[in-house]
Amino acid sequence: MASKQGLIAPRLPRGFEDRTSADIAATNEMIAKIREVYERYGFDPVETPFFEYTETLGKFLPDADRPNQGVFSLQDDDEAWMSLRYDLTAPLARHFAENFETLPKPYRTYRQGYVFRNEKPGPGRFRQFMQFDADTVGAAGPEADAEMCMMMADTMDALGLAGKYVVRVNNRKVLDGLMSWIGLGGPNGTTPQLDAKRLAVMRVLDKYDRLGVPGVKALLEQGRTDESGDFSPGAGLDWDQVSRILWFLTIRSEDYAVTESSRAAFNPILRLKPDGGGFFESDLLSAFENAYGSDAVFLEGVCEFRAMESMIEAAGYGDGRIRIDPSVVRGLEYYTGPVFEIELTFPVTNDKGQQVVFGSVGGGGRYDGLVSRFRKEPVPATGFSIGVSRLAHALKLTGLLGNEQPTGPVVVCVMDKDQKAGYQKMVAELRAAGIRAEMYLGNPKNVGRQFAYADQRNSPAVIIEGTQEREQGIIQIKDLIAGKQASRAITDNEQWKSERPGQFECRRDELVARISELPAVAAQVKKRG
RNA sequence: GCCGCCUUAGCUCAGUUGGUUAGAGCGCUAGAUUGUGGAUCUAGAGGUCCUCCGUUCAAUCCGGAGAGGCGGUACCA
Repeated sequence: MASKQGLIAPRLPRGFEDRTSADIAATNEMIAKIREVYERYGFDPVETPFFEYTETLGKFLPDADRPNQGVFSLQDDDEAWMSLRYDLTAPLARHFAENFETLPKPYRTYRQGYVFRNEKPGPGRFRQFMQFDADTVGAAGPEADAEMCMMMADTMDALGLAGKYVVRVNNRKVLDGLMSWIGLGGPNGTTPQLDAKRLAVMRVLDKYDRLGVPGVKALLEQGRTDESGDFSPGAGLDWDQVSRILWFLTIRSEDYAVTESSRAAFNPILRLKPDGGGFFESDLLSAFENAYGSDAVFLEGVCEFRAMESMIEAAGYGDGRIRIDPSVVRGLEYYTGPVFEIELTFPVTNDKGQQVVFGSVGGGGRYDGLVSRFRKEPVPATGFSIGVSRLAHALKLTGLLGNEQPTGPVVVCVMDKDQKAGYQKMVAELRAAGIRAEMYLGNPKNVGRQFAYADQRNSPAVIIEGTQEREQGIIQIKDLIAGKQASRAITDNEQWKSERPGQFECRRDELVARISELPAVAAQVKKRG
C-alpha cells in the first residue's frame, strides 16, 4: 500500500513484532534463567541455522512437489527447496545424524532461537517466535523422560512461577491402549478409515481441557457448534465408546481436589465420589490396568509411568508440580512414548480486559522415530520445548514480567560548544568505570532540551559543567530519579526551576566516584557485570 | 481454512438521517522560559474518515468486492 506522494507506508508484516529495549531486556532475563537450569542438568548448547532443506524438516506435501503451506519456503539456485525451521527438534535430528560419529552418546543438548510458522497469528501466537529446547538423544529409558519433566518444573520455578503451573504427563502407549479398548486399535495403516477415526478421536482428547465433557462428548458423537455459530463435524462414535473415553479423560480431574499426600500428586489415589458413585481402584495406574490391562502396548506405557513415578518422587518432585493427565495428546506426528505439557494455572487477561484461554506454554515428549529418517539404526530421543515468546506474552499480560525501560546512560550536557573535548573526556572516564555514558549529540541550543532527552532515555543523571563551574573546578550532578520524586510536591514552575530538585555539586575530579554512588547507576553496573 | 465483530489524527475514541470548513482527550512541535527534565498557559502541525468498484446532483456514511485488526473455531511440528 503506497501512501500519498508515492511514499511507502511503513508496515509491520502481520504476525511479526518489533521488540523494544524493554522487551529485549525482559526476554534476555528469561533466557538467562532457563539456560542456567539446563546447564545445571548437564546440557550443552548447540546452534543450527534458520534454514534447512525442506526434506530435512519433513514438510513436503504428500500429493504435490512443494512444501506445506505452514512453512516459509523458497527455492535455492539448484531448485532445492529450503524452509525456515518451524521448530528446533527436526534440525537437531539432522545435526545429530550428520555428526553421529563424533558426538557423545547420549547427546544432551539445549538450544534457543527463533522459529517461523506461516499461519494465522492469534493471541500470543506469532509467525516468528522464540523457543528454548532441551533434548537427550540416544537414551531409551524413562529416566530421561522423568528428567525432562523435572527440568521443566525447575525451569518454571526459576522463572518465578512456582505454584502457578502444572507439568501434565501422558503416554502415547496408554493412549494406544485406549484406542484398542474402544475397538479402534491396531497398527497404523490397517485401513485408512481406521487411521482417520483414530486421528479424529486423538484430536478431540486434546481439547478436553478447553471444551470440557460436553464439548468432547459432542465432538465424539455428532459434532459441535462453536460460539460464532460455526459447525465442526463429530467423530461418529457410539455411546459405549464415548462413555469409555469420558471415563478415561475424567478419571484424574475428578479427584484433584481430594488428593493431599505427596505421593498422590503424580499418581492420584482414587476415592469414592461424594455422592457415593464412581471409583474403587486404589490408584490411577491400577484403574487403567483394571480397565484394559490385557493390551501389551498399554502395559508398556503403564510400566513407563511407574518408572517415572518412582524417580520423580525420589527426587522430590512428587508434590503436584508433575501430574499424570490422560487428556495430554500433543502433536500427532512423531511422539512415541511419554508426552508432557506445561500449563499455566492462573487466568490470563488480555489488553482489552478479556479473559483468554492461554493453553500450553511448552511441552515435548519421546520421539524414537525422528532420527531414523536419517540413519538405519534406531535412535531413541526425548526432549521438550518452552515457548519463550508465548510465555513472555502471558507473563506480560499478567504483570508477572517487568516491562520497565532499562536504565539509560548518564548524559553529559553540552553547555559551551567550544568545550566538547572536555565533555568527551568526562564521558570516557565514566565509560572506563563501566558506567553507560554519552555526551549530548543533538542541537545543544538549550539545556532543557538536553534534560528532556535524558529523561526520555530513562537516564539516572545528567552532568552540567558551564563556564562558572569550570572556573571553580566543579560540576553539577543532577540525579533525575531523585528529582522526579521531589517534583511531585512542586506545582509552581519558578519554584521547580530555582530548587533544582535532585541536583548537587562536587569537584570535577569526583565525577566517577559521585556518579557511582547513585543507586540507579550502581544497580546498572552490577546488572551488566 | 471457516464463522462473527471491527477499521475516522501518532494513540484512545466521538460524529455526520447522504450536503460547503470532520471533532475531543492524550501525544507531538514551538513559545511563555537562550542554565534546568515534571506541572501550567498559549499557539501550531498532523486526516485520500482502510482500498477499489457501484448507486447518487452529491458517499467517510448506502451496496458489492478486497485488505488489515480482534475474537472464536479448524489445523498445529
